[in-house]
Amino acid sequence: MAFGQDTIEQLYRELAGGRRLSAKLQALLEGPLDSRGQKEAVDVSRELGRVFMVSLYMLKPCSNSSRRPEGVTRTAPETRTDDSICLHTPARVKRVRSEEVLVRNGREEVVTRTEIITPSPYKDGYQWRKYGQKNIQDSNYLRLYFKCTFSRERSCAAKKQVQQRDAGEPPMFLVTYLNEHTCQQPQAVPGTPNTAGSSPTTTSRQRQSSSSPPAEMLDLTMNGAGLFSRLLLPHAVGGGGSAAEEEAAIVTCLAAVISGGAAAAPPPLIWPTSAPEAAFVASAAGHSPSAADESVADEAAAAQMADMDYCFGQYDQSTFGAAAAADHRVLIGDDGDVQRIVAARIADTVWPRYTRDTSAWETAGTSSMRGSID
DNA sequence: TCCATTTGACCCAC
DNA sequence: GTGGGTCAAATGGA
Repeated sequence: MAFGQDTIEQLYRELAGGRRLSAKLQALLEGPLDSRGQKEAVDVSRELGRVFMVSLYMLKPCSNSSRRPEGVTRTAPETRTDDSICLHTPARVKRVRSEEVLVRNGREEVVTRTEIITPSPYKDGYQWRKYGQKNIQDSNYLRLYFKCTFSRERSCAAKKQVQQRDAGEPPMFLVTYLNEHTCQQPQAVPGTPNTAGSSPTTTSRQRQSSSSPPAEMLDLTMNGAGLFSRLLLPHAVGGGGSAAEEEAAIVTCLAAVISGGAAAAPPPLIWPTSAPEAAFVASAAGHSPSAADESVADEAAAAQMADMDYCFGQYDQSTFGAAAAADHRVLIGDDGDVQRIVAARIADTVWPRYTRDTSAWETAGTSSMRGSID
């Protein structure tokens, strides 16, 4: 599997955001839940679902019969792999950077203009203040206008416009950045220009406590190779991880987010076959891990997956194929157990390559598959 | 009380 | 005149 740098970086952002949402949801649910808290929990859950949807779409298996979810446009050349997993990059259909001379009040102004199309228009590492919105002709959606939060106090001219393009799943937004930040905000996440922004709902308290960059503002400008090994596998071989390590890290992160556990880094090339994550993926794939594993992970994983049902609702059997379901003994009910198929494909195509202890996979239908990979 | 968001009005280029 | 962009008073949440 060959991951493009942009794809890896976006996947990391999505999953890191998902991890935070998971923690937030857990904190909400652990406390007394009034109506407001309930609403917030629902909102967080929805956003979490979107994170999964985007992440899984990026990891979606390729097949001739596969089709992208309704409304998700072809975004970038797909990288086909030996394992028939394609990397989709829904975050940036295009990225156009240009300089324009605008005449305003009789004066010519040179502005840099960068356009990207993304399902996550608000998370770009900078802080913005919304100052207007407008109905735009020939568009069904409002255009939102943002200024840098520090536009006045630091004379920062950076602006941002966000306009939804379609109602797909996930919906895609055209984000236009105007002018460069001159306010010395923490570095944005990669792939976004120097004008990118955080959620428009950033509060003053958040700003006051933002002297150190949040997690998503880690310096990700290193090249793709080794990115995950440095972020998620700090103990892995230094000097740039292998593609295998990156895959392992991605699966770890994804599984940890799904299972709600910490994104613990596995020892290089030796998968923790008794870890809750492994148990969860194996069980979700229809395999039969040890009883101990199941007892740890199944209930919580099933509950979380149930919560995420709507997220995968637009995937149907034809997306992942009846063959996959049969191969992995996954039952596809009328209500769509597609999430199990997603997990199965991840588990079957990537996960087994990192386990030398095959005991957890000694179930019907997996040994032959493992043999085909080895 | 402070601050971000909302929203109608205004400005200006085309 | 029209449409896109911006301003600023009103509003509401913390």
